[in-house]
Order: sequence, then C-alpha cells, then structure tokens
Amino acid sequence: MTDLQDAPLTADRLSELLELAIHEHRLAPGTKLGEDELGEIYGVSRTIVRAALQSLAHQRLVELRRNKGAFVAQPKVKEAREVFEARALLEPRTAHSAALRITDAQIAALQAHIDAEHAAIHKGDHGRALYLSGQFHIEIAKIADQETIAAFIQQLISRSSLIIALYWQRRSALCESNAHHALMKAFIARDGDRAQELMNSHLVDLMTSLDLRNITATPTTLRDALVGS
Amino acid sequence: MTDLQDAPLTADRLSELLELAIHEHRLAPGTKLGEDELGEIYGVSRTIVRAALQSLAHQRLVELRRNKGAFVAQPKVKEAREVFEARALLEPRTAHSAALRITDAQIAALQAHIDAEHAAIHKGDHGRALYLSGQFHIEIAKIADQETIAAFIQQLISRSSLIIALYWQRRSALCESNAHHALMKAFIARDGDRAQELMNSHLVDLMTSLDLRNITATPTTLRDALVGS
DNA sequence: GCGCACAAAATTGTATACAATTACGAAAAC
DNA sequence: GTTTTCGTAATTGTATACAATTTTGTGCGC
Repeated sequence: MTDLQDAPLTADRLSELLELAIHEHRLAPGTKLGEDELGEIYGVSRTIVRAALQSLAHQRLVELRRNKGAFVAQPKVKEAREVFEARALLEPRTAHSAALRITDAQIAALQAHIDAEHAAIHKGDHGRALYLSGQFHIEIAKIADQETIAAFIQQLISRSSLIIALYWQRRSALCESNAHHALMKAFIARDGDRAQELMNSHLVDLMTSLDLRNITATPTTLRDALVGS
Repeated sequence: MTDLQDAPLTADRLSELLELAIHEHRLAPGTKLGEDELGEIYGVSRTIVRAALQSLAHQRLVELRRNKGAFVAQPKVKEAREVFEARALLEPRTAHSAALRITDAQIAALQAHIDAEHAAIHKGDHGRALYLSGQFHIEIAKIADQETIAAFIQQLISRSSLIIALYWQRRSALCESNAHHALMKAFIARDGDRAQELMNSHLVDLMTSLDLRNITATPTTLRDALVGS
C-alpha cells in the first residue's frame, strides 16, 4: 500500500524528509547524498533534489563540496562545542519565558509529547525517541513565542542530533526523559527561574555525556535508510 | 572600467552582492526581485539567480511567495522585536568572550574598522556606514571564536538592517559610533564584564531608537539600485 | 463610465539537455 | 607486484525548454 496522497513532493517537503532521516539517525554522518539517486528514490527531478540539499546545507546538516556532491555533515569537535554553547545561551532564557507564558492547553500538549517519547523508548525505537526529545526543546521555544529564536534552536537541535551520532558514548536507554519531566513540573508551577536552571543543567548533562575527542563515522547506503519514509 | 576578473559569478557570490545591496539600503524592503531581471543584470541564468534567492530566503532577507516571486523581506513589528531579543541573548556574552580573547592585531583591525565607519559617515555614505557598523558586530563574534554564534549574529545583523530601513526614526547622522568606540576601550582593557554591559546597552539604545509601530515601505527599481555593484 | 470575461503576455515552477569535472578501472611502464 | 597513465563512465554544474500560474490588458455588456 503506497501513499494515498501522491502529491508531487516539493523541495521543502523533501528536505523535511531528509532532515527527519538524519534526525532519527537513519542517515549517518558522512553519507553521500547523490542527486540522481535521491531523485529516483523520491520520483522527482534533480532540480528539486538540489533545492532540498541546498536548504539542508544552509542548516549545516549537509555539506556541499563543489563538484563532489552533498554529504551528511560531520561536525568537528569544535563545532560540537560551539553548538552546545549556543544552546546554552539561547535555551535557558527561552525556557524561562516559556514557563511564564505557558497555557494549560500547551502543558497538556507538552505532556502528551513526553508520553510519546516514553512510548518510543519503550518500543525500542531509539531514532524516534531521539527525534521527539529534540522536538521537545523546539516546542518550548514556540511556547516562548519567539519564532526567530525557535528557528535557531531548531537548527541547533538538528545539528545536535548529528553530534550525538558521532560522539555519544553512553548506551543508557533511558536517555534524558527525566530531565524533560523535571522541566514539565517547573512549567506547571510557572516557575521561570527553575525552568531556566533545569534547562541549563540539562544541556550541561547532555554535553558531558558526549566524548568530544574521537570521531567514528559510518556512512549509510541511501536506499536502506530511506525506504518507507 | 569594468571588472578585470570577469569570473562567471556563482550563486553564493550573487547572494552576497544582493545581501550587500540590502544591507546598504540600496534595495528597499518589499522590492520585487524578478528572476529574469536579475539574470540579465548580472549575466547569469535563472538557475543561479534562484539558488541565490533561496539562500537569501533562508537568511530571512528575502521572502519567497509561491508563483509570485521573491521580494525583499518586510519584517513585522513582532519580528523586529524578536530579532533584537535574540541579539540581546547572543551578543553581550559574545562580547564578553571576545574581550577576554582579543589579540593586539585584532584590536588594530577593529580600530581600523571603526575608522572606516567614521570615514563613510564623513563622506555622507550612510549605506556604507550602516553596513560597516553591522560588520563591527560580526567581527566581534569572530574574535570570540564562535563560528556558529557568529553565523546567527550575521543573520540577525542583516535582518536588523531591514528593520532599520523600515522603523528607523531618528535622522541623527552620528548614529552609534560612540558606542562602538566605548566597546573598543573595553576590549583594549580586556574588560569582559564591561564589554558585555556596553554591548547590552548598545542594543537597548538601538532598539529604543526604532519606532516599532507603523510600517513605511518604499520598494525600489532593481537597476537603479544595483548598477555598479 | 464601470465591471466582468476572456485572451495575451509575462513570470515562476519543473524537467531535461548539455558541459565541466571528478571518479573509476584497465593497461602499460617500471 | 606496484605505480602511473589515460580513457571511459559517472556525477555535478549550468543553461535552456516547456508547463503551470499569475498578471495584464482588451473588449464587450450594462
């Protein structure tokens, strides 16, 4: 059973699909993204594929090497540090704002989000869980009603996903859901200061759980990764 | 005397040229950027033009309306506030870092930059002066050795230029060079705290010098704006 | 004169054709 | 056996052709 809604796939939609695949660790850092190959897989021309790849390159998820092609980015250690330093600058204050502005409906939605995270972890779908845990941060930025900052955070989250793919060391399954749960409680209490502090330590925890020394890249084959997205 | 180096103009280079034109207020917010027209002006095909416009759209300097074309962005009041709030989150801490890391050579370069600003103001070239005053902030981010944050700041500076074009009220010529000079002194003293505080008040000053109520857009004609860039 | 309908022109969206560059592999030289 | 060279294949870069959509302008009816 294929897609019922077989609309002709725009460049934006394609870049979303690829971003999701990267975010869920189905596409490993360093994987070559050939234009013809992607075009065949998704049934679009290279024009569309190139636009999508350019878009991803702007988000630093893809590296374009002239006359060589597009590759899933492999952030260096320095870049990894920079990404988390930028997050440390943006997210705690944003969480503070969000805690003061959050509505009951948004609390419910956020709780549902956490539940979905737990469900994914329980099902063993680590890729999905990782994606959802990233989306949690983006939701907070949206609740803070800061679209500009939210866009930055979204990019940083995606890049963090690449960084995790490269530098993650712990194999613990429970990941970081406890931190999200603690944040929820601060939101429910509308405690801005506490939310800010929790977000800050959450980010520190995340970064210290990385091994920012060596790189271990293992490129993927496209079709294996993108089947059924 | 035309260009000696008549290399065939890449999409990246074209987007830089357009960004500069926007930054120097030669291209007003709302101006339509027709693909054929730009292609003729710069002697490239629409393929290149489209790639450049997409790039600018990612930086929020251009708005792409489907089947309508590309237009120089017209940030709403809310977006204007958001841009300055994001800058307030990023730039003071970055200035702090920069003050602690800056080398003598970088101090000299920064001072030369300020001199160039003054020269532009003195010549009455307000567009150039505005561009240089923006670059000053970007240089600081680079001195802080934070490429990721520098990229965000660069985008925010460009968008600020659009915001200034739309909402600037004062007609004072001396602009803000004093603030930059004060920052320089803090850098020379390697006083991180003072640099951070100065940057913060500088941004507050900038924002309060805007009239974030009404919009006054006056689109430009392309050829008038882009001749001799 | 005003408004609507429809046709023509212009503009953007997409696919494809061709050029330029790179990657690969076989054969020759050492 | 290893390395170099060169020709072919594959891939990316760019321009152009065609389709879809919007805009513009004309003429008709009222």
